[in-house]
Amino acid sequence: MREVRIRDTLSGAVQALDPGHEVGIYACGPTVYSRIHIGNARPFVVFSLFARFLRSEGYATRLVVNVTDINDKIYAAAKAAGEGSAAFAEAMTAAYVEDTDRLGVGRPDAEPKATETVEGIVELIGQLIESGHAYESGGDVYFRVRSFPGYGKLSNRRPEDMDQGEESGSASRKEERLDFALWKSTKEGEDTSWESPWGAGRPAWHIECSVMAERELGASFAIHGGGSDLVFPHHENEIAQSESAGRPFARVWMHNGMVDAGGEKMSKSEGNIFQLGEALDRYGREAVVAYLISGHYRQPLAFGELQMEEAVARVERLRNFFRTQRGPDSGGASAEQQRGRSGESPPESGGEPERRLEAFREALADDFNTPRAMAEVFELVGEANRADELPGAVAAVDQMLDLVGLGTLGSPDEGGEEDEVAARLMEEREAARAARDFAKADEIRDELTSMGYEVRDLAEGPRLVPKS
RNA sequence: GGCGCCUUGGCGGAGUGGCUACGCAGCGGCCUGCAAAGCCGUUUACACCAGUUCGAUUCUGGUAGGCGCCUCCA
Repeated sequence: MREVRIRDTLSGAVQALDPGHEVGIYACGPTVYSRIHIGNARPFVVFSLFARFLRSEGYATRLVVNVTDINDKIYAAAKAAGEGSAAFAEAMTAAYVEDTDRLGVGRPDAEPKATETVEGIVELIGQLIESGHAYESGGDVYFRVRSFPGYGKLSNRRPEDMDQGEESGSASRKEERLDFALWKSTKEGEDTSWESPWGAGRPAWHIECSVMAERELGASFAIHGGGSDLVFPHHENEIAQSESAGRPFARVWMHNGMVDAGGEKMSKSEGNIFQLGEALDRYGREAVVAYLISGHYRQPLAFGELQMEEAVARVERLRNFFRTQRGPDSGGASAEQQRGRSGESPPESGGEPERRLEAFREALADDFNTPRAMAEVFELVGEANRADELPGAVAAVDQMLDLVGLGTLGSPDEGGEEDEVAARLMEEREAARAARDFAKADEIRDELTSMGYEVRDLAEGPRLVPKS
C-alpha cells in the first residue's frame, strides 16, 4: 500500500489519504432529465477508476454515486415528452445505467436516489429549522446562509459577493437573497409530491446529497467528488447544510474539470453535447475510456472528432502490441486460453516491466495522474516492440491497462463466424504466395478484407486481424 | 465586477530550476512480393515583457488572450 495523495479543493493543498480508515467516496452523479453526454461520463469514469486503483493498493474503498431524480428540469422534460415525471425519471435512470454500464468500468458500490431519501431529508430539514439555520416560509423552507459562518469556504467567496439568483417571484419568500431552498411546496403542474410538516412538496436541490452521503458513508467521510461546476453553489450548500446540523462532512474535495467542445464547456444548456451512447457506438468503449483518461482529471479536456480518432488509434496501437507480442497463433485461440493476466508470469523482479509498472502506479498515487501513467504504458510498449524479447512486458502492460479500465485490450481478438472459411482462405493464400502467384494472393486478401479481416504477413507467418 | 484556473512543438496532453514525457498526424527511411503492423530518423515547444538565478518553459511581478463558477449544469 503506497501513500495516495489528492489535491483538495477546500484547502488547496495536496492531502494524503488515511490508510487506516475506509476511503468513502461520494461523487455527484447526474440529474436524470435526459441521456448523459461525454462530459457527464468523465466523473463516472474518473471516480470508478480511482476507486479501483485504491482497492488494488489495499485501501478499503466504498464508492457512492447518486442519482438526482427530483428536479425542476425533470418535471419540464417529462411534460414535454408527455409522460409522468416519475416514469420519465425512471426511464432516464435506466438509460443512464445502461450507458455507463457500457463503459465497462463497473458499477459504484451504491447508487442512492433522491426519491428514496425523502424521509431523511425531511428529518435533516427539521433539525435545521429547530437549530435556527432554516426557516419555513409559505410552504417552502430556506437555509439561512448568514447563520453559517463557514459559508463560502469551499468556493472561496464572501457571502456579500454572492447572489443565489433565483427568479424574483419566489425570492420574496426568502429573508435574504442568498438564502437557498431546502424544500419547495408543490407547484401547479407538478405530478409528484411528498408529505412534510410544511405541507406537500419536494426536496430542493443540494439537500439530498447531504443526506445520502452521510447515510451511505457515515459522517466525516474521506472524499467528496464531482464536476468543478458543482463547487458553487451545490457543494458549498451541502457543507452548510451538513455542518450546520452538527454533522461533519467530507474531509477532502476532489473536482474534475470540464469536457469542452469547440473551446467551450460541453453542457446541455449550451447545446454542444455529444451523447455518451453515440460515442460508444461510434468509437468503441476502449477509445472512450482512453479518451477520458488522456488528460489529468482536474484539467479541462478538449473534445472533438480529432481527439476521438486519436483515442481510437492509441487503443489500436495497444491492441497491436498484444497481437504481435503473443505471436502469430494466438489470434484464433479462445479468449480464456490466451488471457494475459492468468497465463503470463508476473513481471520479473527488478526488470524493466516491473519498473514501468511501479512508475505507473506511482503516477496514479500522485493525484491520480492518468496521462503520466499512460506514458509509462507506451514507453514499455515501445521498449518491448524494439526488443527481441522482454519477459514480463505483456503481463505488466496488461496489469496497467486493467487498472484503468482497458484490460480488454489484452484479450485476443474474437474469432468471427467466418473463422473456418477465413482459415481456409489463408491457407490458399499461403500456397499462392509460395508459388509466387501474387495476383491470386492479393485477390484472396481482398476477399478477406471484405469479410472484415486485415491480413498481416509477419516474419513468423501470416496473421488475420479483425478490422476495427 | 468578484473568485479560481489556464496559455507547451500541426493537434491532444504531462512535467521539470540545468537531462527525449507520451500519444496522434505529416515527411523521409528500414523491413516486406505488395500492404499492414513494427522499428529508425525528422520539423531549434514551452504567449509576451521584466526580475531572481551560474542557468527559467519550470520561481516572482506585470501585460495580452482564453476558460470555468457567480442562474440549471459532471
